[in-house]
Amino acid sequence: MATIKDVAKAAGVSVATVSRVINNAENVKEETKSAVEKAIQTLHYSPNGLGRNLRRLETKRILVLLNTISNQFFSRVVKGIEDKAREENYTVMICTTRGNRKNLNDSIALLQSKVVDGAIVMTREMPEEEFASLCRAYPIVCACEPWEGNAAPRVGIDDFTASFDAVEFLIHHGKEKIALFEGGKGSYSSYLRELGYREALKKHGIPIEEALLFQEGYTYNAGIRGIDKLLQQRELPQAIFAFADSTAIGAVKRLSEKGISVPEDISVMGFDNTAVSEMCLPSITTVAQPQYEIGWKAMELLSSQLNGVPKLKSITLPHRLIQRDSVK
Amino acid sequence: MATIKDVAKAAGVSVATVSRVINNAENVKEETKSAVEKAIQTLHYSPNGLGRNLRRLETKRILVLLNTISNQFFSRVVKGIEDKAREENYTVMICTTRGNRKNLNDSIALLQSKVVDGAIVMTREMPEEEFASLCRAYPIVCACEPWEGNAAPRVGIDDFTASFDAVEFLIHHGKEKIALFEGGKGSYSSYLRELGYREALKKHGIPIEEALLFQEGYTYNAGIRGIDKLLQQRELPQAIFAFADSTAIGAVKRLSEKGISVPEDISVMGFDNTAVSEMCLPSITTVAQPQYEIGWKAMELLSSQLNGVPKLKSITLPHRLIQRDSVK
DNA sequence: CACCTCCATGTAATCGATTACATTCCAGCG
DNA sequence: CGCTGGAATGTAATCGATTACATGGAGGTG
Repeated sequence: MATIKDVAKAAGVSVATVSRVINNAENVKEETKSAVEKAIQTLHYSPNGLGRNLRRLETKRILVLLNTISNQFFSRVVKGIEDKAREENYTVMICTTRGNRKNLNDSIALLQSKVVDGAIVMTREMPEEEFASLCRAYPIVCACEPWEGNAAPRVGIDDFTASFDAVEFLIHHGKEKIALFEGGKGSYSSYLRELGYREALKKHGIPIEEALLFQEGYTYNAGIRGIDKLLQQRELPQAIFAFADSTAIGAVKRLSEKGISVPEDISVMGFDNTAVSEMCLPSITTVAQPQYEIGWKAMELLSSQLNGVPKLKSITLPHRLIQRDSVK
Repeated sequence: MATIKDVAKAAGVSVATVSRVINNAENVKEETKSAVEKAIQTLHYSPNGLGRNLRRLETKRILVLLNTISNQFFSRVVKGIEDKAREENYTVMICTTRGNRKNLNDSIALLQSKVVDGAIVMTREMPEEEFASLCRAYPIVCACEPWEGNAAPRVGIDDFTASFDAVEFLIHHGKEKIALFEGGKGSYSSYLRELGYREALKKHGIPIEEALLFQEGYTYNAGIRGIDKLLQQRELPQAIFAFADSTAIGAVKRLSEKGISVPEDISVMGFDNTAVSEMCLPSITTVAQPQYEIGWKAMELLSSQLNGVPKLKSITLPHRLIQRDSVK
């Protein structure tokens, strides 16, 4: 592999000049410049990024931390991040934790070892306090998933209000007995949405039945399991509000297997407005999050943090109800 | 940020000793070792990866190159890659091209600038010849998507035979007029599958109608578009064979909107056996690929290539037909 | 006691770039 | 002709680690 020295020798100049040509600095004679370029060509030289990064103490690379990439929702957020990152000349490196603490540590090591300049975190697999100290040490922005404190700026929707609005929508459609398929105990977004649910019921004087709250997670299978548990109760609710579209779809699927049809026998509401919510039959009424914008804004925040802008505020973006066929 | 020098100073030893402790070399007195460890603790020191990588001329990082992460199929392949990579102490860096040549170049730059040790490529957005020369210069393994030559080892299924088997399956179910929703002109896998289709029809003496071949791509919307085009013809085929599950699902959706029901009026067959193929209604009969294993094997190949094993052979893994409800 | 061995540790070169500072060269001017 | 200034280029320090080689000291042996 050719290095800058080889190029310098081949072109009969010093390494400094080669470097100047590579980074197209001014003050290089046209003649020498082309001589260097020719040497680069013939040697198939490409600057070593490690040397450059070390010298500059910066990599122009950022980390996106996800639980899994198999989630349609995140894929769109990532697209927003990538587009903005490209604009700012950053390379995006996606790493997944798979809910595994060890994997998470490996990813955090990328920050500590300066292999990336900063990170956008969309998962939540460590204690609050530990995360806070990480945020003090490195440029970090959260997207979607909120945290109790505000150690890092966060970009996302107002989960409480989004849920409140959705539940009120169901109530306006005559539903009073509404089951909740939540995201699991670990998720703060899920917790906030539950609060929104409680508030909406309270406002309309509807008593809360704790037996209707299920903590199965944000997955398709969570919907299956939720229905199986629900069917053990003596009476079916009028509606199910699932905190993820895929959970809603799992529920619809299981219900149909049991001969219960949506929305005739029961209404189902999803969350996220992922592509599948439109693809399936019936299509899912859902709460849309501006995924692409969340990603874009998160990257924008991270980028200005990396450029030395001090303390940044979190950004709340608007949610939106999308009416489709699964609620009647 | 503390460096190795700071730690050395704080512990009253040389940088060499600190390095030895970090990399837990033998021949360090227990006493000095703990002194160094204490200094590391108090200074919150973490070794700079750039310095280390530069010195070692290796990063223990590999690149996974995808078109988009929003594809369920790849997500499972990536899981296989990640698990094997972890076993071999590599970090996986996912980058997406979004079908964009500039993005692809940015990713290739990661190889050239030695920011990653090697790459697993699952997309195909450059001319054959260019790719071949890239493979000569860097450790690269292909997964899933095949290339004409064999510049790099490839792990995947036998697309020709898989398609042949699927078509024969349809023929055995009495279908003769079978439309093909293909992956697009750029895709070699799609090309091979078309050949398999032609061969199967030929074997059973069924004439090929070129008007039944549609090149719309591997997406959901491709299924929608395909049906719209198909409905302009005067007669509906007996079956549709889509080269991706999402395309099959798009087709089913559009058909149902037009009042045509699957599988009663027309059968639909998918490809990949992604999670959605089981989730939707009706569930999709499909050709399963061993996605996780493909990823695992690809990483295994790359890893041994990185460890100096010279020329490696491609690996073909078995496909499998999964019967569900969309074919009758 | 002189010498050898081996363990623990230190010194300094090295990886491949960038860049502050030094140097060279030439044109322009009085 | 000699001086000045600025453009073009070179020299060498630097980024933060690893590691070959050097060194010093303790312990063993004849």
